[in-house]
Amino acid sequence: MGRITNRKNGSRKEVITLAAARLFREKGFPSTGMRDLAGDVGVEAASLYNHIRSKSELLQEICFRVANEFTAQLQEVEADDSLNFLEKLESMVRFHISMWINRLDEVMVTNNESKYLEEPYHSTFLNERRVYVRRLEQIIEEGIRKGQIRQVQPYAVVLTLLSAVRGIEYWHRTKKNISANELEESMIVHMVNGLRK
Amino acid sequence: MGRITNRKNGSRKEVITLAAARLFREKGFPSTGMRDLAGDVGVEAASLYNHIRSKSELLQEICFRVANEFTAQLQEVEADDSLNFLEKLESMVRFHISMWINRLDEVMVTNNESKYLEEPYHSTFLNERRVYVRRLEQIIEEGIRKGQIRQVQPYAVVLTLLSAVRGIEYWHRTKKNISANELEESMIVHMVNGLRK
DNA sequence: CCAAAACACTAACAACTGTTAGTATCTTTT
DNA sequence: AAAAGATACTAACAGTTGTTAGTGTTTTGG
Repeated sequence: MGRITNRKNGSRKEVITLAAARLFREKGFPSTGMRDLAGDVGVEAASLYNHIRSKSELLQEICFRVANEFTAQLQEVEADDSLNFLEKLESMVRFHISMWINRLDEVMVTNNESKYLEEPYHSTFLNERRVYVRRLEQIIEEGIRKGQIRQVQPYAVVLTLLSAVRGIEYWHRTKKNISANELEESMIVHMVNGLRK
Repeated sequence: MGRITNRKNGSRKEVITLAAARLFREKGFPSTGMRDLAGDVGVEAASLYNHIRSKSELLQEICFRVANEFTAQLQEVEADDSLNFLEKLESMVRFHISMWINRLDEVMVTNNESKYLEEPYHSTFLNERRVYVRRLEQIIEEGIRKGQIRQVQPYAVVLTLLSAVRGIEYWHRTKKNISANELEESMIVHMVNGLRK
């Protein structure tokens, strides 16, 4: 069999990781076999182990890469003094929407398959998520205190926002219905505008 | 080993099905073994087959039972002439919220594990879901036409509503944060009240 | 209290799992 | 063109999977 890549789409490991993300999303992590993945990449199963350490490592790579991107974006938005707190929240929601639109495989694996992470990775992941949610809550709390956001339950609102964007999964199956931009604006109007005081 | 049940919690098959729902939610369908399920129920794996036909049958049972309950409720609400269209929508959202609060195992399995249904069950399931979503859209469309609901994208709103309630999964892990009633009211205010014209 | 039905058990199956060892081939560097 | 390194291959492993066959035991109905 031929080589995995011609040096175009990044390293060999990267090609494998992205193929894994697609398969993990479609078939789920436990029922994606190394032979499935190998076939998708054009190689025998054993050959994958010249590039990766284990199947679990692939899941870790996907989940923590995505988690880090969300955290990095939050960091930036928190530090951006040109935005008030409602705008900070809106900016983060828009980021989530664009991730769900453009990086469906990785984001869905991070959401739905992270429970298959081994320890201690799973605990670490859940902890990072808790912290992330807490920081979003704090944006809302400060927005309320400063009179920029209506009196709401910050925890419930964050829960709702982070879950609502998961609907984009279904949009991907029937894209003709509505454009990506229309979808984003509709979601922002529905879930963020109503929070303005 | 002793018998599965003492005639209290319904039939033996029902006990198995509910145990399966919990395991399928926690561990995922593919990585829940029949030996896990048997152990949970207090029996050897082979004994399960005196009550069920296969592992797949359990998943079918769970998914279609839940789907039928949602459809039945929608039927009722559609036929209830004492409600205007915004109220019909709110009533359905409240039903979803209460299902996510009180029937987490079965509802999560229906949402997250239905992709493991065998054909033709999987196709049937997806079709039923499409029809269900379409009927909710129609409630919104009529509400707009009658001036009871703001001008919104019905498809995007339904997607958002049905996904937002999935956040309740995380609420279950940290119940102390907020009561079930507070959560429900917060979600309704956040996602339904804003739709009023 | 006996026959029938319901239900649990042990043992085993073929298929599939992630992974390793050992070896061959291709690519890059010297 | 030879040496080194990267990467592919085949073959095989030990463990797990859902499920069946065959048999024994408990409960139910007459």
